[in-house]
Amino acid sequence: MKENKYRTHNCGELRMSDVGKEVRLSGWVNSIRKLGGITFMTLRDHYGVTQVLFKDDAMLNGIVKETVVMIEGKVNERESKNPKMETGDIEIVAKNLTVLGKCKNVLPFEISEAPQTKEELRLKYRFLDLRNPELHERIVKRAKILKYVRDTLTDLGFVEFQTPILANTSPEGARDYIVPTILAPGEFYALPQSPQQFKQLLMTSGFDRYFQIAPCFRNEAARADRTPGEFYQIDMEMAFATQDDVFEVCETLATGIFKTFTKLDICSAPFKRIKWVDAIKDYCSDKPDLRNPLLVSDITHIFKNTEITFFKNKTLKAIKASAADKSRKFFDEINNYIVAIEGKGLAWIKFTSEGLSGSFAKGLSEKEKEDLTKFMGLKEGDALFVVADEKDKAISLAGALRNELGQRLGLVDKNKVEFCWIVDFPFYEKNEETGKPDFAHNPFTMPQGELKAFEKDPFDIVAYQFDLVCNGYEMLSGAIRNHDPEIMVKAFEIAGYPKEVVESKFPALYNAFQYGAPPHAGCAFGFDRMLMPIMDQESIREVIAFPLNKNGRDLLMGSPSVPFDHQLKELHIKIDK
RNA sequence: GGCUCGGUAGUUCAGUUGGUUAGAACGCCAGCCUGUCACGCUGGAGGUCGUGGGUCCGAGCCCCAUCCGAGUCGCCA
Repeated sequence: MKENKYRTHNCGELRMSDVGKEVRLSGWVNSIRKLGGITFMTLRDHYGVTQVLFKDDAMLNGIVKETVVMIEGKVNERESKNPKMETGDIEIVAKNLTVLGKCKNVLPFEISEAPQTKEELRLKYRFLDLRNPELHERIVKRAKILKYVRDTLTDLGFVEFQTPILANTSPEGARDYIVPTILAPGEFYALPQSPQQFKQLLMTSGFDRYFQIAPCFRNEAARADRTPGEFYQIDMEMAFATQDDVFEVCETLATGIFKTFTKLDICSAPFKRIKWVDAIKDYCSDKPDLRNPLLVSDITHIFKNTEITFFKNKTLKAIKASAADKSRKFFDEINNYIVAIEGKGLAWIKFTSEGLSGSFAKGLSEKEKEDLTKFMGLKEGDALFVVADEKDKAISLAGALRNELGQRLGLVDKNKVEFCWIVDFPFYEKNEETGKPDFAHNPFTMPQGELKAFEKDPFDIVAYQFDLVCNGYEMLSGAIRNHDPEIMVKAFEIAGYPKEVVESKFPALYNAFQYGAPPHAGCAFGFDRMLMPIMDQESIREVIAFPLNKNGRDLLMGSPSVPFDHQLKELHIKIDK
C-alpha cells in the first residue's frame, strides 16, 4: 500500500513481521470494548479488520461505532491472540486518534446484523448495508467475475463493444422505458431491452466476434430472480458460426466461471442437450433442474375409460418416487401445495408390502391397476403422485410438483451444478385468443430448414433457438439468427404481418441484410442471475450494489420522482394522471 | 392488476379468548471492570402497535378502507 497522510497500511495487512513499526491506519470503528483500565477497538476498512489497544481511553471520548478515524501508533504482538482474525496476532497501541468522519450515535441497524435486517431498511441505507463484509465481498466478487468474463472472451477473439443506451423502441415483447428529449419534443428514445439489433448490425459490418457487458432495460415487474427495470447481460454474437460454435464458447465461459469462483461440483462440458419437446415431456418444464432425478410420465392413456371422476377427460401427469414410507401427512402437504398453486389437488398411491393404497387406490379397475403398475414399473416402496387437469395446466402443475418433491424428498444436491441446453424451441406458438401463430420467441431467429420450413404446419416449425439452464434457472438464451430478408418476410407473413411491417419495425436490420449479411449466431447470459448460484443467494438484490425494490423504486435515491415543472415544459409534456 | 404473508422500542421479534402499567434479546446511555475479540456485571432511557375509520364498557388483537414491503401468478428472454 502506498503511504499517504491517512495511512501507511490498510486494516487487513499487518502481521507479526510488522511488530515494532510505527503505523497509521484509517477506517471505520467496528467495535469498542472497554475493560476498565484498557480499551480495545477494532478498525475496519475495505481490506480487513485490525485491533487497536487504548491504554488511556480519554482519546475515545465521543467516539461511537462507525465513526471514521485515523489511528497512529505502534504495532504490538498481542498478549492474547485471535486465530479467527487474519490480523489476530498483532494490535496497534494507539498514540493518537483523529476523527475523519463523524457518525450519528444510533445507527438504523447494526452493520454486523445487516443481513438479518428488513430489506426495505437495508435498501434505504444501502451505503451502510454495503459496509457489511458479506455483501461487500459479493460486490467485489462481482467485479472479479466481470474481469474474468472480459479476459476469457477477449482471449477467445471477442471484441468488446458499447452500443447506445438512448436507443429506439423495439417490438421485442417487454414494454419499453421511453425517454423524452428537448431536441425533439413529442418524440422519445427507448432504453434498449437488449442490444439485439445493434449486435446483428455489427455482424453485417464485418466484426467477427462481438461481446458486451450490456445494460438492458425492461419496463416489467420484478421477481426474486429478476430485477425490475435494469439488469446486465453478457451479450455475445459470432459471425459464420453454428449452434455448436456458440455452445462451445458458452460452455468454456460457464464452467470457467463456476470452477474459478465456486467450490461447487460442476457437470462437465459438453452439457446435456435436451430438445424442447422432450423437456416438456420428461420434466414438464423448459428449465428443468437436473439435480433432481425425478421424471414425469404421461398416464392419460391408461385412464381413457376410467370411473375415477377426478381423472375423467383430463391430462394425467405422474411422478414416481421412493416415498411409500411417507406418512399421510406428507401426502396431504403435497396436496395442499398443489391446491396452493391453483391445482385441483393431488391423487396419490403407494405400494407397500400390504399392496396398493392411497387416494385413488380403491377406484382403480383391475385393468388400470395392472396397466399402471406395468407402465410405471411400480414396485414395493414406490409412491405415485398424479395431477389431473387441462393439458397446459397439468404440465405446469407437474413441473412444479417435480420441484417440490425434489426438495421435500431431499433429492437435490446443493453442491452440484447441472447445466443443460434446451434446444429446438418451437418457432411459433398458438395465440390463445385467435388460434393463429405468434412468434414464440424473438422474430430474429432462423427456422430450422430455412425457407423450406414454411412448407410445414407452422406449429411444427422448430427454431434454432436455445436456452442454457443451470439448476432450474434459465441462465442464457440464444439463437442462430435469420439473416435472410426473404425468410424474414415469410416468417412475418405467417404471423400475420405484411412485408411493410418488417420494413417499418426493423428498418435498419432489414435494410442492412439487403447488403450482404453473414450467417451469424449468438446469445446472452443473464449476468446478475448467473451470480445467484455462484454466490449462493436466493435474491438477485444480494448481488447488486444498488438494486431497485420490487416496485422499481430506489429507496435510497428516491427514484422515480416527479420532474420539475420547467423540465416538463421544455419537453412539452403534460402529466395526465 | 390478482392471491399469500408481513408492518409492535434504534434493530430482530414475542404478545394467549379482546381486559389493569405492551415484553424479550441485541443496540443506545450511565457506572464498575487491565487481555477482550458476540467481553462481562449492575442500573437506566427508549413505544402514535404503518395510517384512517368502525364495533365494543374496553382494541396491538375483531371488521372496513388505505399505504408500505416481500413472495407468487399475470407480465417478462
